[in-house]
Amino acid sequence: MIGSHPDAPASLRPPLPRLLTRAELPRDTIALARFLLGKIVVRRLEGGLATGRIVETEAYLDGDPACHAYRGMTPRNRSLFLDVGHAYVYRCYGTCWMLNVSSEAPGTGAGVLLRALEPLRGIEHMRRARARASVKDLARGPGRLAEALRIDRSLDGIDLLRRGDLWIGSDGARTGAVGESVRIGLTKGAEARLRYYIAGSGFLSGSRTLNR
DNA sequence: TCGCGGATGAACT
DNA sequence: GTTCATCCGCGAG
Repeated sequence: MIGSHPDAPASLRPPLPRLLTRAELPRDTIALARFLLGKIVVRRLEGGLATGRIVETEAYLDGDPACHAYRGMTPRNRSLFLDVGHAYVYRCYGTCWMLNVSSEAPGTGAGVLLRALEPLRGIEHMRRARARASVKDLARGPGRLAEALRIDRSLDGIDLLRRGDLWIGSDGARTGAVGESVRIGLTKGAEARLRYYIAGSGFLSGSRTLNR
């Protein structure tokens, strides 16, 4: 855990991650799901920045019955059809928001669900929304991740490759071994092994058996 | 540690 | 009216 106090002098704070460029993102959805592991989500909140390392993703492919774009474009899912690197945010089960990164070329509906973060910076800001959660549980699961970072519909469609209220960067950290499993919680397309995670991370959702 | 059920709201059929 | 990529708390083992 690398968090630091919000009032610390700037020189003592970890540097901001480098912004990713659109050119370096794979347009292939599976490749993007793997590429995003180890990258850093940066959220600008009142009070300061909150950041976390992506440790778990799921791929939702073109032509995949589990993908929201499967039946074509609708008002809800149109962000999935944007060029790679835009946010698709939707509400699930009435209570949770989900953050996805659009993948593929413009006009193709596919994306990567961000399922878990290792909190890095601004943990106290994330705790404002999730006061009862331990650091380990702050962003362990897609609904928790969105709650900790206060992500909602207002961020749907934004470009994640610009320094704004929500963006994705890299600190150059290398990702170790990547595990894969079936995706979690699905009723359609449940057999496909399209979930990816940083092996051994202590911040993963899912059961033990899925994470080995 | 696991599995269960309720809460909850919007999109879609 | 049905579906849903979740979370939380509870109770059993």
